Amino acid sequence: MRLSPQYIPRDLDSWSIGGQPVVGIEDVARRAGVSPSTVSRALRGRSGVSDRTRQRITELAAELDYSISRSASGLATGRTWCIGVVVPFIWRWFFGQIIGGAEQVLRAAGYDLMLYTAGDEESRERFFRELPVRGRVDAVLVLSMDLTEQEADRLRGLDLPLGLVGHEAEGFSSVHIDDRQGTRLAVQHLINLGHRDIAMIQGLEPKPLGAIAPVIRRDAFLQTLRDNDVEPRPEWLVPGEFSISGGERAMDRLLAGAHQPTAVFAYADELAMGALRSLRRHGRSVPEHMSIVGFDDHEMSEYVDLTTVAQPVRAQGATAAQLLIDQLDAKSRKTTVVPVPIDLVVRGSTAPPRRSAER
Amino acid sequence: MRLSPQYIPRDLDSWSIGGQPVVGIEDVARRAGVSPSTVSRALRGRSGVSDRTRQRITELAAELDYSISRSASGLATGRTWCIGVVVPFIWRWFFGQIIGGAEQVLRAAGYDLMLYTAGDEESRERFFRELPVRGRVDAVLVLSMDLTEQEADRLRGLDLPLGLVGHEAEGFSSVHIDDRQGTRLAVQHLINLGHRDIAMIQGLEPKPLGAIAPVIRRDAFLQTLRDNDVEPRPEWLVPGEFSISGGERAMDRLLAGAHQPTAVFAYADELAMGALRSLRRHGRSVPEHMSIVGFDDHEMSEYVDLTTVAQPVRAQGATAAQLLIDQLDAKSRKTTVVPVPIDLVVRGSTAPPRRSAER
DNA sequence: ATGAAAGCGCTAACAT
DNA sequence: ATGTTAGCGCTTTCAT
Repeated sequence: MRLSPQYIPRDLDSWSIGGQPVVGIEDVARRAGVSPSTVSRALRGRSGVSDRTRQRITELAAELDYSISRSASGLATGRTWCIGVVVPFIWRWFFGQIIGGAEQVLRAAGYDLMLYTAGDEESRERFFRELPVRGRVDAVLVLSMDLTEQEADRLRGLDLPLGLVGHEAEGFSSVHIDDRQGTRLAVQHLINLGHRDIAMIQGLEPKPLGAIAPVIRRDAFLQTLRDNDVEPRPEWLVPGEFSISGGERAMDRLLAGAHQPTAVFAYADELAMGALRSLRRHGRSVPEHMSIVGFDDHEMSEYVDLTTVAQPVRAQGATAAQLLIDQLDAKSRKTTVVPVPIDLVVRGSTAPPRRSAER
Repeated sequence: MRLSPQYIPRDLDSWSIGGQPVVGIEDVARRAGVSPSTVSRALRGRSGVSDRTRQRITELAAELDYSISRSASGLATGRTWCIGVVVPFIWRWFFGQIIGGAEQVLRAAGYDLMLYTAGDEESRERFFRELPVRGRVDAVLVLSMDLTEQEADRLRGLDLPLGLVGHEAEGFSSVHIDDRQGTRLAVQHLINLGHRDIAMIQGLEPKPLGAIAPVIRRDAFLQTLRDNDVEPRPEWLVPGEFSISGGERAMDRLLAGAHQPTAVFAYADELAMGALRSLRRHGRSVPEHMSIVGFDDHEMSEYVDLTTVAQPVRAQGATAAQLLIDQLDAKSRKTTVVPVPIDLVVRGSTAPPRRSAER
């Protein structure tokens, strides 16, 4: 028999960490003069409880400040009401937005959000090896992680509903833009302006490559150039670590080269902003000396007057979360794929080259 | 007796959501020829298991892809190895950084992170009413929420270690800057440049006010003006919703007034950036027509050449997380307060007013 | 060093 | 409509 709260001696200096809830379902039941099952039924909105009883129990629970033990409930039902959300970084605008969109939808559906970041090689490898989500969540939502097939497989092994933003994968409900088309939009825009010497600041490519955004955009970049009879220069493909300063370093490198491009396509707006910073530091003006196109339409992009490929961000997080919830509700293995529209937003960072490039 | 995995019929169309793990501790025990207790001891690093046995069990567990059920373990021990992290928004740079800092430390200590956002009035009220963290987490970390006394009290009622970034509160281990000093630094800088007509774009102030950042900075702003014999104008205190466009609207409002300030102190860099955007749209140049000072030293602030009060952000999240972990380890109720240094970074957005203000 | 047994708090199938 | 009972999977005394 459990003691009632006032008889539990509290150590004033130390926590009873690991202790059980002070008031349990049995306490509520006893006070209400019913059995624990009735309390459970009443509180979970199950049928088979008279309105009067339910009412009384609800009030009593509130009065005693009772809340169910998630561990016990989870153990008994197998449901955790938690969704694992995996992102590479959380401190980038793009991911903050996308998590925010997902969070809102999950919360509204009664789920809590367990956040996992797996950005660098090490934490990523560790996440997929240990799968800390195991036994903790009812479903997993992967946000713009550019999963390798191997990683996707580990997740499939969880036998849980899976969601993905950024590309498609067998067994995942997903939401994604057409990266190829987005890239074409950007690069063709530069070519139409008269540029032929075009560089790209790339996104990071995970080890075992798949048909994922950084690869697709790079390929589409090269393909678009070739489609326009422009032979790409390998040294004009520079890798950019996903941050403003990463973009800055990438542009520094381009500017240090013997030949310089007249335009640059950046994998993401934050990289483009870094590029702008580098250009300014080097005294090159945009778009006079160099045109820049980004990707995402970051909230600062309008301010810095950056031409970019716009995609909805929050909405993608929200939609992906919703797909997952739908699957959970329907207990269905059937996945859904939602395509997302994109849009070239032309601003002041792109213009025709000063004179046509000599080669 | 549980069936072994291969005998569990899998429905190919629907999830067995709510099912229990496919391989449990008992399976491992049976295969290892020991009892569940020994497996438990072996896997949790408890003493009383021979090295050979422990070794064998560890390998077997890996082979069977066994992972403990967190619900069951949590129920038995009362420990969830989860920390609840509460932030107002996650899509703002500042919060992304601070969560990132906390996440890294928590993860390293073996904790998972449960993310709760409570930005707008409604979700905030709901969070503190329902306290969804109850029974889910071992501790709660509140990041820059500017808690009211009432809210802090709800949290204290959880009887769990509590952490706080941004201000101090009884019962919380905290990490915070000196907002008063930061504000003085910024405003005095403007005054020293010769400004006397200074406006402030404020932060949001929660309903039942406490000694929290938005209030402290506003008061310090007014006090600094008065200390310099400048009488503040009420209409030059404009509220800013915490976003770039919030800052933009605030500046729009200032520019629409009959009298206009020669300098503006913004509660945060993102508000300042919005102000810059508004100024540019109105054809006013910075710092010629108007000086701007922000707060935080956002990663874009250098690029937009914004004078600002710099504070470490990631580090504050990390430190707060560490304080919490220390408390958890020591099972101690003793809280710690860590002051954080700040620094005025003077850039190009501030200069003397064009001519001294006439009054 | 290891095993047996008794829970942890809640839920659900089966009574009544 | 409500109560009884038997677990959920793990941990932890207490034996041995």
